Amino acid sequence: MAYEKKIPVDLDCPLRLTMSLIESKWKSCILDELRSGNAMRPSEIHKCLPEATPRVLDMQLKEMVEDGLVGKTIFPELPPRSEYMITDLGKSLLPIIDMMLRWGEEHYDVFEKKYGSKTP
Amino acid sequence: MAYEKKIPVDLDCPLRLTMSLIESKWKSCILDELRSGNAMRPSEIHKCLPEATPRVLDMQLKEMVEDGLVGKTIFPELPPRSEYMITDLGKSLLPIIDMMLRWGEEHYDVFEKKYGSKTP
DNA sequence: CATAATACCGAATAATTTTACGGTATATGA
DNA sequence: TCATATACCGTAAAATTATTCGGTATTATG
Repeated sequence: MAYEKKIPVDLDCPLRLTMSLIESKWKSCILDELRSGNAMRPSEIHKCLPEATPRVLDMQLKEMVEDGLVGKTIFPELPPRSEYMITDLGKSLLPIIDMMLRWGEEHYDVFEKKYGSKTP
Repeated sequence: MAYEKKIPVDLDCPLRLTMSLIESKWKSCILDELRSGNAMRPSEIHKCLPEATPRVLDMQLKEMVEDGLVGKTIFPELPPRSEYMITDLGKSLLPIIDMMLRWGEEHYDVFEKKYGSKTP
């Protein structure tokens, strides 16, 4: 089986545990997209995060399902249909996501001045 | 110059911006160690985070200084001495670090059951 | 019959991050 | 003289993550 993380999460330290669940490139954004509680199909999620390839969304959603942050429903239809929905455990991370979102908004200009070049 | 990040921070989305400042392996832990506001020498930080190599702490501290999360003082002494201290900008991230720490403590057992094998 | 539609998976490659190991500098003290 | 201490840097290798591209399945539609 290809593509398995060696260490699924980091149990050594509570801070690293939380970080390890959300630190890969798109997981925090996926949680943010699913925050409403409505189920979303993979193609919808991709429309909301067009910079992420479908492949990477697929892989990260799979891990989030495994970690219990997101639930998945597969409909036995053709063409195939599936839906992802945030779980209660995933919802419990939303206050953290919210804070990071607000922090980023509040301090955006500092980093735009330092590193930015007007959305290159 | 070796070891420079291609994109220092992610300015495309406020959530990714915040994440990009703290997501690498030890940055959140470093902020947590510096939270008291006391200056710490690199060797002290390493004692607190013994699993991180001095090299990686050095590299991540350098980025955090560049990002303005941490300040650095170099004393012109031999053998060399330097100190790192959290800045106001870095302090403003501490509520987020706190929340992640608490979340990790509260949900540790779920993941310990799922992935753990009694601290291997 | 050929084609689109959808979710997903595999494998190769690229990009990035982390590690391991060694080396610099120089005052101090044995 | 020679080892010690300290912060830091360079390089090569390993490990991890992300990308790219192609392929599977099956029904409905043209």
